[in-house]
Amino acid sequence: MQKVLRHLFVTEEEPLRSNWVGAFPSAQLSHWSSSQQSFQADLFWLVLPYDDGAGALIDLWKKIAGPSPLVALSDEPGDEEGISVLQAGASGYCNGYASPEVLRQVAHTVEQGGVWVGQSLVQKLVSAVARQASTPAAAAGGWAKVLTEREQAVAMAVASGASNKEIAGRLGITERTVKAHLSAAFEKLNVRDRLQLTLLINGLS
Amino acid sequence: MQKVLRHLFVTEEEPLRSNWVGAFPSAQLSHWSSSQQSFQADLFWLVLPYDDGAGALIDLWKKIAGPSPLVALSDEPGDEEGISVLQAGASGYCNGYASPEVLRQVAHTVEQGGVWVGQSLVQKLVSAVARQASTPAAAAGGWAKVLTEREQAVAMAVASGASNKEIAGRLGITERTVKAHLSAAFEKLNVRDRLQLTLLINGLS
DNA sequence: TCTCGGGTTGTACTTTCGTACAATGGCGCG
DNA sequence: CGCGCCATTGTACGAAAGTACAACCCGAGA
Repeated sequence: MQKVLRHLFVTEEEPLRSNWVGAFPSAQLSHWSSSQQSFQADLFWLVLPYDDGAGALIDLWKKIAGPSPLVALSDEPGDEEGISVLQAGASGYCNGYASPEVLRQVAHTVEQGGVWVGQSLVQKLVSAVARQASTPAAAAGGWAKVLTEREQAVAMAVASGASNKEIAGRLGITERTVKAHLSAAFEKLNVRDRLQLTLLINGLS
Repeated sequence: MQKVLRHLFVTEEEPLRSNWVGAFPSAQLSHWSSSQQSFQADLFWLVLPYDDGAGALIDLWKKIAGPSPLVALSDEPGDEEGISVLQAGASGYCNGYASPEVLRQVAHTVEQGGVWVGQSLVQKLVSAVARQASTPAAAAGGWAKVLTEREQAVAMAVASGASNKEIAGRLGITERTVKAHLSAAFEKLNVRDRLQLTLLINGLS
């Protein structure tokens, strides 16, 4: 780990550049503007432009970077941009104005072959995948397994947007009974209200 | 970063334990078996059992850990297990026999609020999401176009299961204002309550 | 038989949600 | 400058939702 790594930081924005230099004062680095001919580096930092097309940009630089990892920096990180960037093969995606400490953290992770991703993005990815995996009939979600038949019926009605009164009418029972089944479902599934129940059932939580 | 963090390493498997101690020889740590009464720690390491149910296990420990991050360690890491673990709210997932260096790396990442995920898992997540042709909600959109910026923010928060009070806190406004934005959104989108709003936004209605 | 889980319902209460009526301040625009 | 749109907040009230503490009926088992 004592090996000195060559970093290449690509951007035209001065504030970002100085922020980055603050994080790696001792690193040997090349600049975008300096030597256009030689892009040899062990780690590429690429600041994304405001307009979209981030994926294509990464694609382009991946060819230049070759086997070296590439981290995308964004002024305004967003989940969609992050997904396209990672899909294009970037090894990291984070805020360009991240603290030096975080930047070094990112560098360290990426150097070791890891992928650096922000928390919200990971959550989004995970939930999306989980949803996709469980959507088919299966109800594999498991949520159904712990509920009784009646609780399932009420829960599914709730998840479709029905009110307690509507459910009561639909199932031919009292609104009170609907509440009873719902409370039981909340407890078993560890959610606090019908909205979170809905998210859970639809695999969105 | 000089702050000494309390780690809690939970397992019954000696080889894993010693591997872990090797990674954090100087850390103050508590052991599962030692003081059952106090589970105060800044970082929880949880070794997953062979049988499944990893998600539920994480769920349980999340309650104990509170706001502190939790890292799941697996003898045989797999993408499915990783997904369920992350979905349950773990901040990291890696091989229990990872090198001390990697373990420290993980700790560092997680301590800073990051999420540590292996490369293959990230790739899987990303490709799965990409395959889904983006979110039908975001694409089908339309709903966002008719809402003001503020209304969108509140609507999205609601669609993620937040209560009015939580949204108010999150956006730094009054609960009353949240209600105002929500009422406006209901009217514009022609829905009657937050649950139907949620279904609409998530493309489930 | 007696216990146990599931389904049902009642009364009463707290909390949250949603709306009505209303006001203030900022901002762009003719 | 007035007008409209947006963001913000207040008070108040009715309607849902959710919880607490029950009770009763019924079928499957120990």
